[in-house]
Amino acid sequence: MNAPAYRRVAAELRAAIERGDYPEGSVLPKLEEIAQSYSIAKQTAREAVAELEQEGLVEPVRRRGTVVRPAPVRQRLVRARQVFRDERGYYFDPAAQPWVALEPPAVSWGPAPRDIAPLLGVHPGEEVLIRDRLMGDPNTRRPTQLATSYLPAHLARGTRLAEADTGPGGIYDLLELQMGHGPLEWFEALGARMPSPREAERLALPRGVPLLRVVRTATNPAGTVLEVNDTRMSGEAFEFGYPITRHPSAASQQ
Amino acid sequence: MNAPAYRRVAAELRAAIERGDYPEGSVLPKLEEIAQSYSIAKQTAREAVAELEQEGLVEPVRRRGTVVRPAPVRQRLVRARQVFRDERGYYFDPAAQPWVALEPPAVSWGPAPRDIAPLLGVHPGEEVLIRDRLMGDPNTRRPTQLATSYLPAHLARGTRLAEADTGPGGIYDLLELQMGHGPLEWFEALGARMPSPREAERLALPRGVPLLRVVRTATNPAGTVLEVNDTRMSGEAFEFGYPITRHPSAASQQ
DNA sequence: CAGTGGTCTAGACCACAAC
DNA sequence: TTGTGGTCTAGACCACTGA
Repeated sequence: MNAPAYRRVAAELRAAIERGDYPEGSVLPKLEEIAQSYSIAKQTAREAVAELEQEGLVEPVRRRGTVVRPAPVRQRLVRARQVFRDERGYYFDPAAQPWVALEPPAVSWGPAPRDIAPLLGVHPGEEVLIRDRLMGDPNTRRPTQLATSYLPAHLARGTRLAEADTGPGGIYDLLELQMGHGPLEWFEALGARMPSPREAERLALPRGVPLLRVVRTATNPAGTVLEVNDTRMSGEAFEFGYPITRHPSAASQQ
Repeated sequence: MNAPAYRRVAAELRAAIERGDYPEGSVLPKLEEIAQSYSIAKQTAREAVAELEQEGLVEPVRRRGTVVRPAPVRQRLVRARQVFRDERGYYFDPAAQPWVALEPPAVSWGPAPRDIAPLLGVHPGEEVLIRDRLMGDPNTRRPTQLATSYLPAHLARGTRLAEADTGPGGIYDLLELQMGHGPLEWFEALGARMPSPREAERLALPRGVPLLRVVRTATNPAGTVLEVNDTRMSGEAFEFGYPITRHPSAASQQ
């Protein structure tokens, strides 16, 4: 039951923050002061602060101190679980989102990631087409989402799917209208995981912020998976919201 | 551009794991060996390993070594976005889940958490009823979900809502059938965040595993929020899946 | 019960950004 | 410019657990 010193100190700091002793935006005592007041080494104080950092509670800023992070305000995304269409092609969010590609799509051939391969129906490490896009706010240029599409090589090799510009309608229109693989069907899975350092860097995520992740598979009518889209975004900036309707079994009991 | 030593070592170890040099379940070289082979201090080697631990890639086990964690296999939950009903009351997952309460519900009065209070329509820190349940597998007794309900004090004080046993149908039937607040309406928001140490301990989460979170609000017909339910589960053990249907605007283009 | 990771220290120097 | 967090070391001892 004897917690290590850095954990006890972390617990005290956490309690102080939650009590309001250190409001959002304020700074904790500096590491040396923490070390002195708890009679521990500076390194140990830093481990305590790192604990809070991992929880997303504080963010150390050089030359300034350990800043208490504001309570996250999450932008609510709507997944109507329907696919819509306009002149630009399919989209999956009924509230048309204003994000744009911050960079031209990075198109490359590479090994299928371990978690994507089984969905795509290929062996892990097998070469696939990778279309990587960084989406963000058109005004602030701040990145919001990392969207990566994976397509089997035998399907995409030598086609316009492997070009940077897939034209209006994107890969789904290519697959459906020009390659005869439609009508497409889609399935989405929503989950969370920690970012890799590269993902954290590209999305400018501080430590202690997980990814929210939507993995969408596009299938032809025979059930063959044609594409897997892996979209990652800050778990602190976004959430998915939806109303609940009543099934007939749950008719009002009034 | 000069990354610190622990990051460079972490990157090399990560690459080695992804290359397959250390398969799932195998152990990395021990800290002293890592330290020697990269000519760094043991503490620095440990920081490198901690980096991988935060990503959920490895889990240090005493006396054994740093074990490479298996790729997560996520149990897919279905949220039909409909509420169903059987003789036991309302439930929100059409695939009736086999989880049971591992402990009697912990019912207490306490301050409304900062992120719950605005949803509940009370001031942060204002006293509310807190009903805390730990759900888990009935056979293995392993915890799977942490479900906490918050109810405004003025609503719950002195009622059966504040008792451990709310009877068949639970609080929703009490609110609807006996207290006349129905018919209830619900809204869910799905998100992710890092666990607190207490949450991590109760769900037996290793570091580097975020929470998947469903926050459900129950509202009366006037729009007053009667209850907020905050359900947290391992982001590594669960995901939410759903098929996509076509909106009329997206009629098949074949 | 021994060997692994876990914790802790004192001290040094680095590097970045706010002042 | 300089003060803050960031990194790193050498060494010591602890504590848990699986061989």
